Amino acid sequence: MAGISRPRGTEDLLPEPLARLNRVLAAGLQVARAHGYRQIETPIFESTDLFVRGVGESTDVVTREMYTFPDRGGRSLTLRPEGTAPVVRAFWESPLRQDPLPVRISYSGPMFRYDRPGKGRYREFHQFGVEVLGESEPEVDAEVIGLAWRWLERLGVSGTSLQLNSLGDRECRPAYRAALLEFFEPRMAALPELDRERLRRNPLRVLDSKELAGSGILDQAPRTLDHLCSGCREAFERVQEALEALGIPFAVNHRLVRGLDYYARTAFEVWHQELAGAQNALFGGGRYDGLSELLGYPPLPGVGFAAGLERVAMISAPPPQPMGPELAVLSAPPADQKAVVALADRLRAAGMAVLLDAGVRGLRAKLSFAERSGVRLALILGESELRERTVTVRRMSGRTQASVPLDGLEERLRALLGTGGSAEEGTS
RNA sequence: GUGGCUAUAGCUCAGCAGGUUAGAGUGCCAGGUUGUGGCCCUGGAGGUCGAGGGUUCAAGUCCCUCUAGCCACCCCA
Repeated sequence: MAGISRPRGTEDLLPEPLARLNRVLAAGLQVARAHGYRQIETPIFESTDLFVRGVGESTDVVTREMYTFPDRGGRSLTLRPEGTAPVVRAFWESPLRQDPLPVRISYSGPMFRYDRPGKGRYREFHQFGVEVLGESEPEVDAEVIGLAWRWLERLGVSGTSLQLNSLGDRECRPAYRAALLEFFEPRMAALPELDRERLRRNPLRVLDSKELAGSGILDQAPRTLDHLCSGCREAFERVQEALEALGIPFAVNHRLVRGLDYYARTAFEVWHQELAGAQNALFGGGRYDGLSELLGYPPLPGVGFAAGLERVAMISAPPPQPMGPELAVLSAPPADQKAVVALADRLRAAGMAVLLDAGVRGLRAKLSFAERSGVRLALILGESELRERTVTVRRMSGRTQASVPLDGLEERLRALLGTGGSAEEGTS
């Protein structure tokens, strides 16, 4: 087809997929609220520097995945690739900084990464995440993980596993890094090009190398967990104890390394067995105690996670039923169209979801349309009804109908529809 | 960014070894009931065969480039 097509890696969210996404998001917001988190939203674009400094210059995200552009004032802006750095920035730039710590925040919205698209991977995708700012006690790490887990439970998702690791902090990480380099130094020649590159730029990343996965070499490599300082070791134990208290199963995975630079201590991911190998991460998160300073703000510890809504939606059950209008108002030509329009408006004002089918099209076609739209009741308004100040209310399922006076119509309809017109699900 | 597979109607796909006006199912519209729906019947609209170039008397079909999707890497959500 000719015409302009959508940019690579983007999607039009049509009613069905959007309903799924909204349902997943609504559940997340609900669980977050139950944990005392308040929702915020940050801009979709930010100063490029926020991500370069926050996410880390050597990361894939910054080196090749950012949508960066100059605006008309010559500033370098970037469509946000992730949400944590913006939340920390927003905290410091707002009255939130005066709130009693810790501050608990949830956020959601589109993120952008110039990556090669595939199933479960888009250039524009949607995340839901939470952050706890100003608290270094390890129990909040478990709280954040627990929140994520309860969210999945609420969605009825199964087949997931929680991978947990500790990356050490600025006290013990340098020593570990050195040990890792020392271990690989004599083996450099045997390493694939890619892994040599990793060791140069970001040594920890070599741990989740797929090239080396089967070689056994990683099994001999020093482990982060053996090099933790006492503070990190104690914290990691407390995280695990708290998870046990929550009854959440986890697997300690000493090869789990997060891709962004700002993580310290707790790192975790939730994987799903049915998603494709590299795209099996439903969420990722961890502690980022040094991030605030990287951004040029005072020290502020933090933990959080972010989840990909598309991926979670992919493995969660579809919504019970698509929500359409509950009744249709049909004109039977040659009825007075004004009366039909007014009736639909009157019923909408009474809180009902009303589909209007006016015009000269035949009643047969209109009923067919009403049928396929899934409405439960069709209100037929024609010349005879107008003359008698009534409306014909037809129940679609039973093909039965009755004449109802226009006066007090709302009451009768509510009774027929049963309790409560269904409300809309939350939108993003 | 690398490699492989794919691209025909809104959707799912046929299209035989290159040969005249490109097909099916489904969906859409209308009629079969000038006021009554899901089935059925009849008719209709809808395609620059992803885009551009090339080979050939002739290209949906062969070749090249580009674009997009999927899969495997890389990596993440």
